[in-house]
Amino acid sequence: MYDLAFVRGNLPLLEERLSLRGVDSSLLDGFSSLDAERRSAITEAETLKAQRNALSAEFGRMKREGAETTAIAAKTLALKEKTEQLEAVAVEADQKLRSLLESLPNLPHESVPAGASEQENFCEKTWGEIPSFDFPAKPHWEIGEHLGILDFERAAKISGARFVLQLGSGARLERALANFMLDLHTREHGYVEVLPPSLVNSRSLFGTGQLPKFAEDLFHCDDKGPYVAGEFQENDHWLIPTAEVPVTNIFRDEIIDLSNGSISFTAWTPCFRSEAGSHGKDTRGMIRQHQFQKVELVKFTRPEDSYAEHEALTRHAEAVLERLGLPYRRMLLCAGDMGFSSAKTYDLEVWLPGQQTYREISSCSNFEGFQARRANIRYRPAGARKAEFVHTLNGSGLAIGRTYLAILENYQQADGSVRIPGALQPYMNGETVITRQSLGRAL
RNA sequence: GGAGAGAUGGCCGAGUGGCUUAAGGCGCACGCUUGGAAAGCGUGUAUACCGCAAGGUAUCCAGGGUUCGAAUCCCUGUCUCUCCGCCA
Repeated sequence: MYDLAFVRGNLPLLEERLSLRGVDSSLLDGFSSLDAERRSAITEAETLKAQRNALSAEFGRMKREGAETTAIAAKTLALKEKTEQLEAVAVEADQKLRSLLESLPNLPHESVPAGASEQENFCEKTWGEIPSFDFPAKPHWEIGEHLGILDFERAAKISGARFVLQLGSGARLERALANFMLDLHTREHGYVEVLPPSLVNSRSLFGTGQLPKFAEDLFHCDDKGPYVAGEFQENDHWLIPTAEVPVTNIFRDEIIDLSNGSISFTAWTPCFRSEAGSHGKDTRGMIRQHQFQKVELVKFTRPEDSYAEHEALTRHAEAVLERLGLPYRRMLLCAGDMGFSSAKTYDLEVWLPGQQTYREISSCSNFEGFQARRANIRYRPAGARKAEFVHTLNGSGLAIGRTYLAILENYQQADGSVRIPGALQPYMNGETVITRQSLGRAL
């Protein structure tokens, strides 16, 4: 969300930059008249209120002196009525203005290329060697089912489409990945581990920008009744689509201390996505699930530090891929392909031999003050009286499900077994290869 | 789920209808004092919005209501605490 005064002073700039993102600039057409309407109603209403307040004080004085007060009481009542009408006008204009501002996506940073779709993303670098196999590389679902570590059919029976059941060494591999990533980020990259709630209220989802526009992508619990569009409660429940939501909202409505630099959190959580609108996309395997796990990186920074921190955070995510020996490339997203709240985003894409393509495994974004304004997260700049909005950043470090399938595909062997990357072996009780699971009578 | 108590500024805490944006204390900042420090003394210390400005408006958990006037009275909700019940 933008600052009202900023929009007022920079309308042409906004229209131009938002058009880079494919935002219809007519959205801003109503701004000026709404703004003027709101301001004049407020000014008038407040003038009347000041008069009423003065009359009330006068009333008190007269009452104490025993004077006649019916005339003055009638006067204030008349003023009250007028004031209430004006206030209603002000509130309506204010709400319209606010929902207009809330619906605008963030401005792309100068370094972000123009473009409408992922076709125009820019590849900044590639890392690692694409493995070649002397046998036909299989997709992960075939590998996993053959090994007996992935069971999509039973997951469908239990829960429906887009769920998976992981078993034996396959379940342990998921846990090993989480521990490996958390240890790397906390021990070597300076992040503080947090374990946040997996259910959040709608105020939190507003703060990070998922609500009100993207409600259909989320799972909503109706224990407090249905979601009313645009109403942000502190007592309703949604399943988190990413740890970004609870972790960024840790400091909602707070003034935090950044005098010693940024605050960095890492969190391992389940993530839940309805995947509405992606019917028929990635239906096989565990690329696109309703539930997956992710280790997330979140930073709160001073504005002047955020772009350096964005590079650092992206490197922290890349380090995971490099330690695991997974080939990847870094894409700088063009304006049209970025998320709603982001000013600049790098996607990391991992090579999947089974599908002969790169797929997104991490998304690292700088939101500048966009989320901080929605969530009201501020800090006091050194020597300044007034608190300013912080910059927030986050990135996957990494999506565990996708890392998992990348390992299956990149480390597969001719006999169907899968080698375990060295960095992961200490987390796998010394296992070095996953072979066809003997799960005894379990299945 | 049942019963009760509570929510006031960065923190503690007073305040049951006008003289309360809110006493007092702590903390913090600045100044005086001092060889220097502590103590002491003095001054200052919320946010948002409207206004060219002077200034004004709003905010004592949130939302409604009563009243000429609400931190204060009434209703609803949220959260916290205590006890009971249930429970991983």
